[in-house]
Amino acid sequence: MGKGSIRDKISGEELLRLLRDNLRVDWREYVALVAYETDGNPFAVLAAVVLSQNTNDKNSIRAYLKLRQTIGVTPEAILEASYDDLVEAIREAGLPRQKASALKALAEAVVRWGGENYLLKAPPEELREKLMSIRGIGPKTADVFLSLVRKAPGVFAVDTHAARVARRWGLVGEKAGYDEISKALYNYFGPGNSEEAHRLIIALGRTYCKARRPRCRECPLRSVCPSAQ
DNA sequence: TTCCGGGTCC
DNA sequence: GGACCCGGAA
Repeated sequence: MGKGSIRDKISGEELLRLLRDNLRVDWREYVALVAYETDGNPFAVLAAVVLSQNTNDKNSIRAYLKLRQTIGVTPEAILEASYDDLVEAIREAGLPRQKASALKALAEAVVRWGGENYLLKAPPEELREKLMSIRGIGPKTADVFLSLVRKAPGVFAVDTHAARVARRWGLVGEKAGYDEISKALYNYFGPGNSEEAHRLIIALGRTYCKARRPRCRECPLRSVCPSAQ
């Protein structure tokens, strides 16, 4: 099965260019960016990323907008709302009880940390650790925030697309865990490229490198990908 | 009616 | 490896 790595065919920089030239990223489709652009406050972005967990963007954007309209997306508003109202507001995102609890815990933590300013000022590594200590926030959610809002160096958020694509590119083995995949992608694309590369990989994963029945024959990377058929 | 997409915790 | 969940497509 040793299929080799895409690294042997093309540099990360060249691959980035190839992706950029062949895929269109619709930024409005990403709930984190919707939150970033419409509200801009760091808590709202984090809340939006929580809503997007295990949920397609259509559902998470709808849930975000409803939350925004019925309760509000600030730590104070989330803490003030009843659990049941919160669940109702975010229902369309799926896993609403789990996410309502996560939002409550996040709001509580942000208040304990002295407010949203901490999210903007804390050293990224310390913040990552603290975010991940909140039940309902894992590495992906923390890393999306750190790279999108904090532009933290050394971060590459790994969602289901990034993990699958990294495996198919031969950058990591089949059993690689989150941190290993994240490091491999970061090192390959290089500093400063995580955000763009991540968006493009998501677009690639949706359009060509799909979980089932990948469309290798039409894929713009077919000549360099070790998994192309 | 079943299937799909999509992270975190246990 | 199972539990948690929805809307929409097949």
